Amino acid sequence: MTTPVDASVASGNTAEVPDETASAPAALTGQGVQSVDRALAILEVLARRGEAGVTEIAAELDVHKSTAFRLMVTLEAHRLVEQTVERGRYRLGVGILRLAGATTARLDVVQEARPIGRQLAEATGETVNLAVLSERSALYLDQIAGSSALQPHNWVGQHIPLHATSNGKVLLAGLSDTALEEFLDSLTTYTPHTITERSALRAEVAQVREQGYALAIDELEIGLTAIAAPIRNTQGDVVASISVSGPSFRLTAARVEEAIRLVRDAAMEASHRLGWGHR
Amino acid sequence: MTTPVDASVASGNTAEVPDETASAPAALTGQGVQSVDRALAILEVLARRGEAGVTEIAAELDVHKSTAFRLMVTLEAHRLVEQTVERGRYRLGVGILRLAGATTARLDVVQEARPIGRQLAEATGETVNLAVLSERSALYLDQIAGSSALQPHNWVGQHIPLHATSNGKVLLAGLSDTALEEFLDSLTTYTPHTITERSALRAEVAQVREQGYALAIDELEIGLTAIAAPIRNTQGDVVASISVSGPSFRLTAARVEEAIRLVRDAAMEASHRLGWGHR
DNA sequence: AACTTGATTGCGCGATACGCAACAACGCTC
DNA sequence: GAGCGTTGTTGCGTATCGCGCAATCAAGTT
Repeated sequence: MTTPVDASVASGNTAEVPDETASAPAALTGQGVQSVDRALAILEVLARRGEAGVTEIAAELDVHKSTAFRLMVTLEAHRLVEQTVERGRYRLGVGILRLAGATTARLDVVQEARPIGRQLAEATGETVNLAVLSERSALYLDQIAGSSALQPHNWVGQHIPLHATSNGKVLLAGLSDTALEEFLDSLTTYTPHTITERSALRAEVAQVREQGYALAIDELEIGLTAIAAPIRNTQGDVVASISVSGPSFRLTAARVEEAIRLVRDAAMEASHRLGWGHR
Repeated sequence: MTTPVDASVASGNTAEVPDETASAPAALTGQGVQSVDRALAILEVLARRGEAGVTEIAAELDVHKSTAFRLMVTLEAHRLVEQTVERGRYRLGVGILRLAGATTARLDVVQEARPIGRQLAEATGETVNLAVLSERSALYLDQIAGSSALQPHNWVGQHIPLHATSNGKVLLAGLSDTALEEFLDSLTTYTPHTITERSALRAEVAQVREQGYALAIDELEIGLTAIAAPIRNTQGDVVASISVSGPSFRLTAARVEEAIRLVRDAAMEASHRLGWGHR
């Protein structure tokens, strides 16, 4: 009775989990090893509440106090939780941070973004690029060619002006206002559509922040259209930008609309893999 | 190459912290709920190795493959681990990062210091770190990347030696003399500039107390310069240390002078927000 | 001091997690 | 390509181990 168990254990599909935990009352997965599942649920409860007592947690997980307590002791032995005072409430401990250090050590924007970029390239049929801010321009780190025969030239390793590309505008939008000002010098004109007025660029950046993506049509090169969205790290900082680009004649208004959705989803997914997305 | 950061600290934290789990075959605590204890041991193994297979882990914990596997499945359901490919090896997952975010969120030091750190990073253009004393080393809680492009090595969650870093020396300076003595063991040499003599370190700590900031040039890593200052709470205790660090070639004598002023101001501001200095 | 709330701890039962062994995908070598 | 070794994955039966119960201790609160 205490356990709404299921005999079927461990089906290999981690496919779903649409909104994960959400604000649902219990955080139990009900999958795998029961006690471990409960222990991990405790961590999630603590993450949500910040601090909680044994009784409180027992109620949330719908288990007996003593059960919750023993799980707590085990978690505490590994320093994943700690109690505020002897015989007091519990909260997350420094052990978590140690684990997190090991996790971030392997987190690399390129590594995480590549498979996502591949899917994006497949879905749109256009070329996907990944860029970061470097010095005073956009540095292209990776590129996945689209399916079309018309191959773009390889931007990887190139420094590209920030004000004339979708990626650049996304990266600018991730800066603070004061930092942004430093980048508003020397707005070179590339085409008649290039944004060269500082005030116009400020407005454009504001709009990018607002809508969460950037568009660049014929701004760097006539006939080149690009859509970009920001990739964020744990702290919410914009660490990179991912874009879809192709010839303007192929990227019609309707296809651009679709691309916007796909690019934003891809960027969101990449951000999640880098740990972004608590609330 | 923005940060000629070191790899030795990144990979192996077995440098010091002699006891605790040690290099013993098993990382098991042997306390509390068995299955949970084992599951958490798995996390620690993964943190140490970065990546491991089921069989490998089973051997390390001295349990059967199937046992290890089921624990894995449970951990995976909570996104604390993930596998590289379908039917592949395992590594730590993003769930850890989410928990870590919640861990630091409850520490008001981080809450108060982050906006200040952000300004500091902007003013200096270098990377800002926030550290506290944990165990017998400096635990890095937060990091704000400088304006230079590539994200420097992420120290968050890492334990860093106290005697070879500016943050560490600030934290040591915050200890009482008696408490300080306990930390003067095993002064590992990292570079020719590392302070390894106990008497020299005592003198250095005294100087840090005197001048209210610490400097570390090439002491942990050749080419790495850092400046740190103490953050105090209401009672005047040193609760954390905030630092600016960057490549030595960029941090010239003049810029270090300026950084010292900025770091001290930032630390002072953070201290005030934590209630220090209310007469 | 009685009362309330909440963290800890023996105890005994039975659900549950474990080890075993077989299975299924690989990646080798020959 | 067949054979073989390795490694992740899954049914099954049993004994272990975790759980719920209830008692106990330690603080506040009235």
